[in-house]
Amino acid sequence: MKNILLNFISNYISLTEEEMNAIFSLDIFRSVKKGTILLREGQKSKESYFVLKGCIRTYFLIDGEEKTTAFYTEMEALTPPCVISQTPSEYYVSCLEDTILVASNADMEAEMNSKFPKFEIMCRKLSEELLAKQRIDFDEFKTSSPEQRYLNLLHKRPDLIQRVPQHQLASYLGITPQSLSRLRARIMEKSKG
Amino acid sequence: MKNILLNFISNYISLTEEEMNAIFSLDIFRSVKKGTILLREGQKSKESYFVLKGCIRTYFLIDGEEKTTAFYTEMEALTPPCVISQTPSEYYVSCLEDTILVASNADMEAEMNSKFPKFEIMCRKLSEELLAKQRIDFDEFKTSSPEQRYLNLLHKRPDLIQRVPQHQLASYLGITPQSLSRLRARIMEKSKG
DNA sequence: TTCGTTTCTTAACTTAGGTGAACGAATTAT
DNA sequence: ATAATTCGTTCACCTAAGTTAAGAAACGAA
Repeated sequence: MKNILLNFISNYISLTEEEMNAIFSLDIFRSVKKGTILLREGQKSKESYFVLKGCIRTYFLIDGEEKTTAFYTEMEALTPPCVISQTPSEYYVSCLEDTILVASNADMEAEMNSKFPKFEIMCRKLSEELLAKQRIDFDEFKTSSPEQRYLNLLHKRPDLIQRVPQHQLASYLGITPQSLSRLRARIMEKSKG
Repeated sequence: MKNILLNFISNYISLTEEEMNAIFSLDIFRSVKKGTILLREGQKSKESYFVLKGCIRTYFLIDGEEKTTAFYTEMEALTPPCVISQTPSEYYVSCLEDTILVASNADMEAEMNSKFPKFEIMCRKLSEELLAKQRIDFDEFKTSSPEQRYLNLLHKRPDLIQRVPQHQLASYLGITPQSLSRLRARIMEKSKG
């Protein structure tokens, strides 16, 4: 697990022995069981997550309905907006599978950043990259129909379609479970001819 | 104009005289006429923009149709994804109005960041903040209908509805101009009773 | 000013997504 | 193992968005 993290970090900066040790002395690895809720609506939090193995999901609870907006799998990072704005969370974060993750605290990050300026650089690069990626996802979402979105997902993240329940995928695609079911049947029909 | 920029920066870091001078010696202010295209599909670029006055817009050209995905107005910053990925741009950036902006080059930024570590901090904070904001916008988009999106926009950015042509607003809302027109009529009808 | 283009609206029709309900299949809890 | 829930699919019906087309209004360029 440590290697996965180091490997990820090496995409942004190169670490000395001392820096590696500083990271591992922080006790940031955590194992969480499927179904664990990491963050609830209304809670305040300073934690960011990086998924080493497994899958976590974010969702809103609107009129008793879960509206899933994102999934984070291996090598993906999530800093909930409430951590940045320092206001109570608008949504839930929960584990879809048994998950191993890195949980880092904002205060701890600040300390690391001031001690090792390299970390600041990594954080900047990472958030710039995530911002650009998310922009692309958003643009694709806006410019395509539910069916196109599903086909796009099938192409880009086939694993998600396997590991995530349909009704959660549906709201991730901005539609109802019934529509997703229908849409899938429609696609099947087409591909048969 | 210089004051607007300094005021914005002061939200993230505090500057010394020397640092201010360093910024202004870079010759980053630019005036652009309405209709000017700052970036074309297929072009490579290293420029980020910060709008001081006016409005710029990003759009894709798909089957001869412009699909507008974002607007940037006073005090908003745009770093096109292609600047991060260093690949040819997938979209266009153009000026909706006569606009005054700060154009900064990635190489120049890197130099400033290494000379003044404070800048690195500002860049990190800014992109973390933008990432969180964009996440919220994306989530709202996913969990609401076109009509709700329009009402939400009316509430959050009433200025946009005044200054942006309807057909561009429509694709920004993920619908056709006809649907937006109809939807507006529907809302009017309701509010009259 | 005038001509041409772009923009906005309206309408009729088509299509796809939302809703409510029902039912078996799969999962989970006891 | 069994009961209870959750999940996925299907259906019928409703509503809203897409499409095509046409005309009016606003805007820009010559």
